Amino acid sequence: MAIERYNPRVAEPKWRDAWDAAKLFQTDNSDPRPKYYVLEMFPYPSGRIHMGHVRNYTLGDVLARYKRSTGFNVLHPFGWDAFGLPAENAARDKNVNPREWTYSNIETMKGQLKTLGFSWDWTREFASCDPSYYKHQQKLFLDFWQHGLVERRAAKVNWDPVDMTVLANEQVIDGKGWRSGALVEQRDLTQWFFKITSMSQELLDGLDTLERWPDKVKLMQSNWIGRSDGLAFEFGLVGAPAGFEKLPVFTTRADTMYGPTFAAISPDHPLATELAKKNPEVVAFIEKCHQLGTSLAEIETAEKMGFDTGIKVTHPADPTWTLPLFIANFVLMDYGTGAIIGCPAHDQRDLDFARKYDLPVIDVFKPLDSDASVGDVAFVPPKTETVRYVQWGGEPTVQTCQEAMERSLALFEEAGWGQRKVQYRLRDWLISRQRYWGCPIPVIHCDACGAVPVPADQLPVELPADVTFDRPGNPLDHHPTWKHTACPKCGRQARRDTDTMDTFVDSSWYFARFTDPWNASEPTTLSVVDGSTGWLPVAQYIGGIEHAILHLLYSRFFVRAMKKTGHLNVVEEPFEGLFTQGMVVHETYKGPDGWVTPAEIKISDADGKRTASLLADGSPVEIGGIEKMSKSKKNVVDPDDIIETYGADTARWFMLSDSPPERDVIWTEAGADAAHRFLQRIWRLVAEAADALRSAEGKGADDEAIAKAAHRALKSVGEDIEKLAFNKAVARLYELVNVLAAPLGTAAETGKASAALREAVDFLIAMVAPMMPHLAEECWAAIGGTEMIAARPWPQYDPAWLVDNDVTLPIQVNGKKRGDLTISRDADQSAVEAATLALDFVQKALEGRQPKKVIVVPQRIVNVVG
RNA sequence: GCGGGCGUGGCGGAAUUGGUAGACGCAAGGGACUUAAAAUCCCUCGAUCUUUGAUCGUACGGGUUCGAUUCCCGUCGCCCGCACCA
Repeated sequence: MAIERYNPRVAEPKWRDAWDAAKLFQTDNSDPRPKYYVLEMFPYPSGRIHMGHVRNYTLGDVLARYKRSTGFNVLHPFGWDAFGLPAENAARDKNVNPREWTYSNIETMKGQLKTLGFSWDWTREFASCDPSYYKHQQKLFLDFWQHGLVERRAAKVNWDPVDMTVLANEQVIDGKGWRSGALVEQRDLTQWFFKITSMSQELLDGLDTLERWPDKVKLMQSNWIGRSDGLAFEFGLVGAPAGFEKLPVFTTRADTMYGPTFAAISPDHPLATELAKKNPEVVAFIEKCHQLGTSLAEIETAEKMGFDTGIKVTHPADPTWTLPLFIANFVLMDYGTGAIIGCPAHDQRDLDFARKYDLPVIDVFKPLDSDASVGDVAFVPPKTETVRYVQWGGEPTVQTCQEAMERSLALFEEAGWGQRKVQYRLRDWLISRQRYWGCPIPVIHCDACGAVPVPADQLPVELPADVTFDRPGNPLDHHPTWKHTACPKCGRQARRDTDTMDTFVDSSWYFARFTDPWNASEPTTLSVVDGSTGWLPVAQYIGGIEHAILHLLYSRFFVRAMKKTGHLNVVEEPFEGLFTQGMVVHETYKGPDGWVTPAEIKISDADGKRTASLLADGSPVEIGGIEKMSKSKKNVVDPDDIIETYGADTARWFMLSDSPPERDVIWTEAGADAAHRFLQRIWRLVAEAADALRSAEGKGADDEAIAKAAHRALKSVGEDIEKLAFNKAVARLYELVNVLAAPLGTAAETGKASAALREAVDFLIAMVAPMMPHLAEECWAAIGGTEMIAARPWPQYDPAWLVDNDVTLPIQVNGKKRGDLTISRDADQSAVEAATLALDFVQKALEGRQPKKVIVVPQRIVNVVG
């Protein structure tokens, strides 16, 4: 009997329609079963999906389908991170409306994604640019403001001269804008901030509760928050301008307080600014500092520069001890107090500075085994190292730096010279953007009343539709009428805030909105958002490592802020489990005229030598490195092409095979072929034996080998999926199919299938279902299934099949494997030992010696030492 | 510079966390079926040697252990994050 090849183009749409018609993936908030919220990071609607999306959503979909089959009420929603600069760039370059451009992209991408068979609840879909979404975001902003979590203040901000907007510190990479790559300038502007620093410690402490987050991400966040413990004290000032009596300083090395030889302030320090008013030399020096770039290379090569102010500072422990005060280029204004205590012997920067300006160097402590003084390399041992303190308010003392710091802190606190202080690297989150395509900041500026919140009943403050992009700057500001309005307080003419929010705000709470996107009056519905009847935290969040800091930290802040403002009940952390998947990478190809796409070439492989040539004219192509898919390198494959050629299931299967999901996966044509071959193989084996399988009993022990293989595969595949170890689950499925291939062939020939075989095929289809859902439905229907496999429960394995009556133990002699011993599982230690020693290869390996010792690890191994 | 991670066949990767190294897949080679091809099926596939077997082998060098890819110390190489953070 000839069986037709499986045709995904026919089968896949058929099953998707069936799922839709049955509303299988629509989630009911009131369903009493245990809840499981699986979420993939929502995408920016850039125009078309790429293979990275396919991988991300496949991982999430396998989990969602699996969890659904194991009895959970699964929430698996989808939406769009739809505000952002590309829409404005498209508007400017192609003369389209950003809104239309965005929604049209969404339509296109939605169409593409639908063909992949992801089990999303589309009824909950929204885009962050929907007024029905950002209305609530504006409400959150106002509530945060009311609760002291928002602040408007003048600040030195990062200005991107190309994108014509300010950037958050996190969006400045090596001194350049993260999108434009333009050199960022410093400007003084009045801007809106979320006071994320008010939660530094909570955000740090919360990391310890995130057991299912990668350590790497937690570490990155911890470093980013950057807590340091130290001493806060004040220098007295001698000869400083009026109003500057004291100079507050922070140091993490309280133990070096007896070794400073200078003090320094930042060029941006208020005292420096004050001095500049009277002294043109100071002005010149500060200007020189500002001219120095902030790029990586520039910082590394930057000379230490100082300007001696002539002012003296007095040491807190001894007012007669004075030090010179410098303005120094390496002191940052936005960390600590913008002033430092310079202890050259134990800080390389201070030492470089001291050597340049001929300042004294005082050794505070020395190594135990040397009396040498510091030369050009500062002595900075680990804090746990024991050293000899020679410059130490008293007798020389041998102790660790840690101990010395503790003693010093205690001394300074007791004497009233300073206090312990905790300092964080984290800065407040600047959210104002001078852009059009973002959520408007719902504030009205009135000359009489100041910044006034837009009343709740006037939300949303909607973006105007009629905007132009023919000149640089903010279209909202240019708009002829939009910003003019009445002050809600006094009714006089006032102006709307023309800034929009950083788009990271949009993605900081969308996961909460998905729990009830229909609530028109409130951002969240408290009965379903979290707590015993609600969804949050997200049980498994899946996305790229590139969001390790920004998006995830902001979301963690938002959850805390939403709880404070009554928009959440109990939840502390948004994402209970986090999984960061790797990229999809591909070989690159370089032809005579530059990079060429994989579709344009042909690869031949003879005896392991791979060569490539252009399809068009056969000219040779150089096979380059494996890199992240990018348009510039042309090493992209289009998901549409893959689906057209192989179908969605093959693409999904490939994404799960071979590479562990947290690592990069290399997309290859051969791999895609192999995935497709396996899909066809399953179909052929099942379809050819379908008649036999249909008439077989559903459960049975009539073929031990098959039953064992099936139950074992079922157990390990379930466990692997729970661990998101999809590559291992895939390997187990290959193994199972290898076992079933021959019996299925026989069944097809004889028309008879054992009950065990039928059960094994049931298991196989159930296990394949989360990964290749369309194929699973087709197979299930072929062997007589009536309800859809997507609606059926995950089968139960029988533990009885997991144990063998006999075990085969590897036998080692002196640590080297010499053979195997098959023995009853219940055999006790002495029986195993006796049987081992009786083996001829053991005797031979012992060469007549008496065994000194026999180590029997039950069910594992035997090692004879002789 | 600081912090973190990784290193296993030609390739992607397994190895029950101290117990048979190389599962599974790819690539390659050989064979069967076929007029032929495709598809499918079967076999081989870490290295070396004196090849019914043995020795070596998880970046390199040591160590702990009956036993180490796994733990410890050192070296080399690669990757990631942060970076004048006091």
